[in-house]
Amino acid sequence: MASALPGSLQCRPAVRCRVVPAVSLSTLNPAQQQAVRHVHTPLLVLAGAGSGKTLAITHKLAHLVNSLRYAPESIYAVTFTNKAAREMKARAGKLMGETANALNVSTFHTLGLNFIRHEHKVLQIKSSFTLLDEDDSLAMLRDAANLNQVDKQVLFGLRMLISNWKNALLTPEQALEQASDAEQTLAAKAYAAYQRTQRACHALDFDDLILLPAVCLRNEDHVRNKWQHKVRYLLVDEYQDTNGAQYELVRLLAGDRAAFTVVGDDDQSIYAWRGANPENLNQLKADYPKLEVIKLEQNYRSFGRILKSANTLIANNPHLFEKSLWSQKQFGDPLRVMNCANDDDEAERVVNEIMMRKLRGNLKWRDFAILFRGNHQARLFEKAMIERKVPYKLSGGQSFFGKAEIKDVLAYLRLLVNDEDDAAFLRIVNVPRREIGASTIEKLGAYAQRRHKTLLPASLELGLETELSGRPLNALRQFGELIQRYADFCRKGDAIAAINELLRAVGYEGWLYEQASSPKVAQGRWQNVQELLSWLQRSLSDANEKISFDEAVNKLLLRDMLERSAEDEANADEVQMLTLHAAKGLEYPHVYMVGMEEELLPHRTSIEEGNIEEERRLCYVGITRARETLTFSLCTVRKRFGETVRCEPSRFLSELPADDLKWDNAKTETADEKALVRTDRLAALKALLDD
DNA sequence: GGACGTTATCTTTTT
DNA sequence: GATAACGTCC
Repeated sequence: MASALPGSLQCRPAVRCRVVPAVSLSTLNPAQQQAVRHVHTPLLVLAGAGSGKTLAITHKLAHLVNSLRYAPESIYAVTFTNKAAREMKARAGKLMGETANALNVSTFHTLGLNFIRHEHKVLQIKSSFTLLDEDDSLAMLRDAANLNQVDKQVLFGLRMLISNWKNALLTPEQALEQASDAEQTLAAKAYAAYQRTQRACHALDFDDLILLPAVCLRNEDHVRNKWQHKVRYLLVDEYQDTNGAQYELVRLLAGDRAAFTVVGDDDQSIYAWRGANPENLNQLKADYPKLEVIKLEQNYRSFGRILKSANTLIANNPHLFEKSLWSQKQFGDPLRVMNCANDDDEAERVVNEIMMRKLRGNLKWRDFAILFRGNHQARLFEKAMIERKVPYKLSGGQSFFGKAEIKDVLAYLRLLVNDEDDAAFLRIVNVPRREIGASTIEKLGAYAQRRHKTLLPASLELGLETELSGRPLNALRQFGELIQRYADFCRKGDAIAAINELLRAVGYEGWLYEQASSPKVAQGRWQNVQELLSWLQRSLSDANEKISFDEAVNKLLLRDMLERSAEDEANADEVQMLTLHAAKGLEYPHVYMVGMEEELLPHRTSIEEGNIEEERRLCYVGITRARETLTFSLCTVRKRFGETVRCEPSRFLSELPADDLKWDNAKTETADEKALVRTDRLAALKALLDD
């Protein structure tokens, strides 16, 4: 085993020269073995839920390295989420030991990020470019295209159009050409302005991480040759989630050799809203006539009844490819449906039941998962678990990066790394308050635009005095100098110490206490900040990979942090709480799908837009996460922004085989009745007032 | 011109 | 039940 080698011999050539045992494929079924062995023409693996897809991929990685002698660093495996990438790395590691570390396993976005880092000169972008998150990107768009008085919804719509164009690899000019109505024309012009500003600020959004590499590979022969030489074999997981740009990226990386395997399942396509195009599965056949298609149809995960129910549900959707999943496992108990009085009741009953079942069945907390449609649904469950001291893990946690204090500190970090990051500048120029308000910013902006400068450098210029004077001018100048000074400290010395000192100098902790409703809340927020900094600290002092301050900040912006912290707690015994989207690819013995109501699981906006099929697939994904038992829950009444609203059971419940469902209607008590009466009375009152 | 308090409006899912 | 846009006060 490679791990038995002394440290000095662990370099790759040494490992490869040793006789490495060929990886055994005997644990795989025939279809899986075929998928692993097939390397000479492009391969599409249609892998149903729980069909041992990751097992096949990891064995293929091992097979390529150990049996076919591919250099591990020439193999690229791409996934969509950090979680999936981490899982694949870990499982490859179990199979092939240390060698697995040399494999390139990452998300599409991380791959793109690394590409841009390597090729930043060709792309004419600073190596210290910044990444914009959703909010920054919107703010930059608003700013760049002068959409100040535009409604947020409209802005959002424009941003989506732009994103779609980027995903289709269209330039602003091309977008303008094919714009068919007034909105699209406006959007195309906004796109042009947005892109100019991005360039000027050396800022990239998430779409650019795919777009730039794809365009660069397409246009620059020497870059394409270089990368096609680097990438000897390419594996893509969850292929149904790729968008146009990602498809192109795969095509260009694979090149004429077309040494690739893609794995996908059209029934699990749940990212169409993000531009994913499951048709890409079909497109492959057209682009690669030699494409081989292998189906994995045996499910190793779920009891028979769960699988049967999932199949029945998904049969209501049209299919790109026909497949039939089957299981050898026992049939199992009926799926239960808990009919609850209200949302509080739902949370309490689910948590109580988990506690009971854990005790009775001698199970672990981590055997249970609670799955929901929207992140906000987690709150009540969190509350119930805290009250009962049940350990839990809330993942998919956009929440951490969505927190205002984290975004503030990240904005400081970004500005330290890149003084041209206007989005970051705007976020924190007056946080904490330093008497720089809207009109000052407006004047600064006007000045900067005329001089083709970005905001921070502009605030330090003497010419600014013609626009501003007195207190506002001084405040701006002081702020600019402060950032410059600390950016210097960060590069020259101990970055973490410098940041701590900067936060102290601006009085950030005190600001948190000022803003928060209670000291306890502020304390929590400050702790979040500390957590962020300690991650940065760890990242910088990681002995394995030497990393610059700039790079560490960029990693943070890619949410890379979740990867790490999840790794630490992977073995913790906690009830898992996640969104249906985040749950894809994962499995649990006992699953609770909560909030099985119309307008929630087929989500309201999806009903309105007629996107029921994707919601059904989402439901399918949820059901197929369960190994042994599956419980649904729904409420008669639910609080929706203060008001209590009646709920209807999800249509998907009625699409499941009735014989396999067991309804549990034990309502708790009269609280719900009261709430019902109250809503009805309110509705009556409203009707009266309207007349 | 900026800070502070009040009201209206929502809330999908993720890199 | 949080946040952004709005209006009022200093």
